[in-house]
Amino acid sequence: MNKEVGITASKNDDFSEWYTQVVIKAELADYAPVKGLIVLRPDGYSIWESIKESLDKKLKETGHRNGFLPVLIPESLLGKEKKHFEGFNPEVFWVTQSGDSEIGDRLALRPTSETLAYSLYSKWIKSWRDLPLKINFWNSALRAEITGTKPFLRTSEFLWQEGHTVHATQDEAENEVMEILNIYKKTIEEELAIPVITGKKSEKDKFVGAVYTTTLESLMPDGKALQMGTSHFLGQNFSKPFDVKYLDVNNVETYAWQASWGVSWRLIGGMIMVHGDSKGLVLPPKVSPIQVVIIPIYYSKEDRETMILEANKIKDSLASNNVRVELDDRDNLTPGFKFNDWELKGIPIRIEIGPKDIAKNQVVMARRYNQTKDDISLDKVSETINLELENIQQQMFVNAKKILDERVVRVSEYQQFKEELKNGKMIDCSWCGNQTCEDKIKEETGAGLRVVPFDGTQKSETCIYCKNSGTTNALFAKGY
RNA sequence: GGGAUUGUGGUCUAGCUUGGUAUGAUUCUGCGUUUGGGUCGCAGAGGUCGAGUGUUCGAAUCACUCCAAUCCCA
Repeated sequence: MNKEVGITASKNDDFSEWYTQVVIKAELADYAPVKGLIVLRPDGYSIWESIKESLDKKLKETGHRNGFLPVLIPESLLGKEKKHFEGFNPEVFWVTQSGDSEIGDRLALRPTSETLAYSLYSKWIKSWRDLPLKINFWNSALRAEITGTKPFLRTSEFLWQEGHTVHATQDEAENEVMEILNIYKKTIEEELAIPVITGKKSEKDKFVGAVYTTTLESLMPDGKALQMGTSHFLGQNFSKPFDVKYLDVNNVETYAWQASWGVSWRLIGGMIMVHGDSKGLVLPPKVSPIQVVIIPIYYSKEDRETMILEANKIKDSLASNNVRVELDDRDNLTPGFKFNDWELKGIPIRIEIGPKDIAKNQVVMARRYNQTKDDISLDKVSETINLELENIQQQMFVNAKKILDERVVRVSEYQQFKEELKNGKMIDCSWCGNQTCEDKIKEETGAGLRVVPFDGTQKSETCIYCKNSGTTNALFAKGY
């Protein structure tokens, strides 16, 4: 066996290296010639398309429509909300020239589109009848990442969607924030099979310019938390500087209430880390570009013809049941090579069909996620596979959820906090709500406050750090 | 932001100290062989050594600058 071909890093011992190898060798992405930028290859893009399709459907069902915004934003506009600008400024790419001439008001490559969208919204919204306005944008955003770049997790340009909605009342805007958070949760858990914890970000980590930020946090196998998406309540923080106002039913000019929200291709990074193993990628069936691969096995020309014929029958029957199926009829490769090849790429189900199987009117079905094999009857391939794809999808989530539950531990002593953190745990503890404690903990342990969970048990304990009475539950972990 | 390491056919790699236009494997193409866990043989294709500048008769090799990647720590 040629060891150079597959994944050579151990997921347990060398997680970071393992991750990079999986992304590159499974052909999801490759590096671009510019620092921090990656290129999506068809298998990687296909996963993004699946996420997009599922999310887009849910957004449209809840009354959102898609639009498109340009990539350049003039500095004068980007700087209109001060805090927002200061937050993003350090990582903004600027266009300062067109050809040889200098541009007076330099142009930012959008780090996010609030400012641009809202300056337009102020033109579009006149009356309470124009509300709510719920527009989503599928695009990319650019934020200069100088150090520690990693495919899908930290790149200077990333694919995402950003939704920007405008509402007549605070209640309505806050409902929007939660509705979106739930849509995200459903998508991430049901499509990507990644369990998440929802809640609020602390003041320190909220979106710059927002009133508050809600988040979906997941925990990676190396003990670091990954923010999978955010949904922000903007209050009137943007509607005032951008003049997003309307005449209400009583003919009173009123500032609108706003929400914004987004998920990025970072979801793909999380999926790789949560499900992948020593052989490479493991894909949940719902987002896998190919769900079933058929590998014919034969010893002679005659066998080959028979197997290809039978394999094609299976392929057609699966395809007519909307299964994404491929027949690997490459003649120059042995079955063993193909097994490894498709396992690296994470294809959920492999079907092996050879003379022995035909004789017994069966095929062999191998599952990627738990490395098990079963014989299945040739007469029932289609229904068996359909059930199995469902089952794998669910089981992958159940397994990941179990791991997450085991790795979130409740502690009441700071010493315990530090020990469990070293064990790769996410820490659930009481917190007084003071940023001083949050900062001190970060400084001393490296763990940040990831989320104040919505369903946190309100235990009347004292703050893990200052020992004053704890007002809330918080989850701490190191982060990406 | 700090540190360490690295860049040679598509991929992995030898050569670099002691300058003289590049080693091996794999991949790829063709033919044959083989095929239930990374077959084997023969023939062929493929690089100017990350980019640039300098030193030199001559640079993958020496010097400087830049670009990019990996890992670790804030």
